[in-house]
Amino acid sequence: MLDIQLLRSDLDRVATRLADRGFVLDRERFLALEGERRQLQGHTQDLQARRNQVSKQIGEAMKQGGNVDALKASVAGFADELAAGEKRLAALQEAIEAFLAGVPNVPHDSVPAGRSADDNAVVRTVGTPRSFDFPVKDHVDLGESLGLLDFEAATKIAGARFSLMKGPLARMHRALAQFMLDVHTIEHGYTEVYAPYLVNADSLRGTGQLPKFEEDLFAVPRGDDAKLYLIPTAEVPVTNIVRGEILAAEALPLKFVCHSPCFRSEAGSYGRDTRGMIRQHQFDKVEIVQVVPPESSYDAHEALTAHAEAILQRLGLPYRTMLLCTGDMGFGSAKTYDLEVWLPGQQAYREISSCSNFEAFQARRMQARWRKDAKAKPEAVHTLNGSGLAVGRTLVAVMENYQRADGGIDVPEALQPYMGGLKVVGRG
RNA sequence: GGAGAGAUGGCCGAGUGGUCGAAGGCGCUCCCCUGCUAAGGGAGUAUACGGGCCAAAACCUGUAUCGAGGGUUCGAAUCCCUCUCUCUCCGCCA
Repeated sequence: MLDIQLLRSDLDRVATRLADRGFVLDRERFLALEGERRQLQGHTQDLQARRNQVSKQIGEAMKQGGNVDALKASVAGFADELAAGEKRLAALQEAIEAFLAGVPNVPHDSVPAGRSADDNAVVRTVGTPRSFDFPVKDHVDLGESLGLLDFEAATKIAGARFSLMKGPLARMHRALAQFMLDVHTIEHGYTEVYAPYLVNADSLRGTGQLPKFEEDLFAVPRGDDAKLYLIPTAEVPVTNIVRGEILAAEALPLKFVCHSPCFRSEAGSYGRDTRGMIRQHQFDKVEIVQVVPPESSYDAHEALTAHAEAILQRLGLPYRTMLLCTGDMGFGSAKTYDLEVWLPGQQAYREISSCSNFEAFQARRMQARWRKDAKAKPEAVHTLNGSGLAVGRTLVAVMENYQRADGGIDVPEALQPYMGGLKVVGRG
């Protein structure tokens, strides 16, 4: 959610910058809502003040034992008008809230304008794609011919867009998550978190998935307002740790890492990536989250991105870092780097991590604040998160990049200690 | 699942219809005194939004907020209803 003060003071500039990301800000509607709210609020508060004053007089008069009928009658004179005003004002404020909730974040000045992924900028390319002296397979052929990946079973059990791994491949999946957690906790200073996989609507509103993207979520029906949602990313439960909190300066920065399954209905992408485990309804991800003072959020963003890149480097996977253009960023992000890993099976770089600085966009929704010192007024913190990394896609990348002529898969050195010293994944 | 008790400011905790945004204590900030492994005195100490003043800050002022929502009333922290959460005991359970 944007700061409403920003819209009041700088509406045209905000509208221009939002237009860069393909969002049309309805300025007339905002001004109309705000204008009416302003007028109505003044009037309603005047009436409330009058009522409060008369009520006080009634209290005093009753203490003296006087007659208060005339005073009561004077309130009755505008009681209806007051009630109507309060009702209309509440409706207006709700409308303004809803309007704000539907406005995406303003891109940072360093973000290039653009319409689609084609306009993203390559920041750096790390590692060189390996050249193979045999025909490369993609991860589906590799996994199925090894008997370790079984999409038919997954489809029978759950449906399309699920996968089932077995034996050393399932173990490598687990090893990857353990490896990532260890690197982030031991070397990068993150605190490991275990969090709920089902969350309430307030948490999803806090991080920005609701109200606009409900169709992408899986929901568990319960009583009307008690509905829970399967998390689309650990970003949701972890970032919401600070929802409604006022943090002391000494408490910042907060750095959390959380391994969790993620559940996405991917409602808007039916035809895409239907082969393999690139785009699934359920996948594991190790998520890193930071909560920092506003002045240091862009430094933190660079550091967090480097932390995610470190995993790819340690695994020896070629990748490139992309700065997303205005048109390709997520709803709440002010700046996003995507990490794209090289997949020999597709002869393409594919997204494996997305590292975003939300500035105060999530924090305002969540009422997550901090005080610079004991006397300072609370202000919104900045929140950031990134995948460090998507475990399923990392597995795909390892399989394809480390495949052998005999159809087996070499285990990257960094992973071997997590697999009991196993060096090659062969037939299970 | 059954029975009971609760939810008040950064924390503890009073308050059962009127002058209560809320006693008292702790903590914190500033000042004074004192002078030294310390203590004493005083003042201040919620958030959001509006207006005074669309250049800010400070200040003044109004409104709202005592778990959430609704109701009764001239007036609700206080009464009524619904919900959520917490705690205790019993049961069940990985």
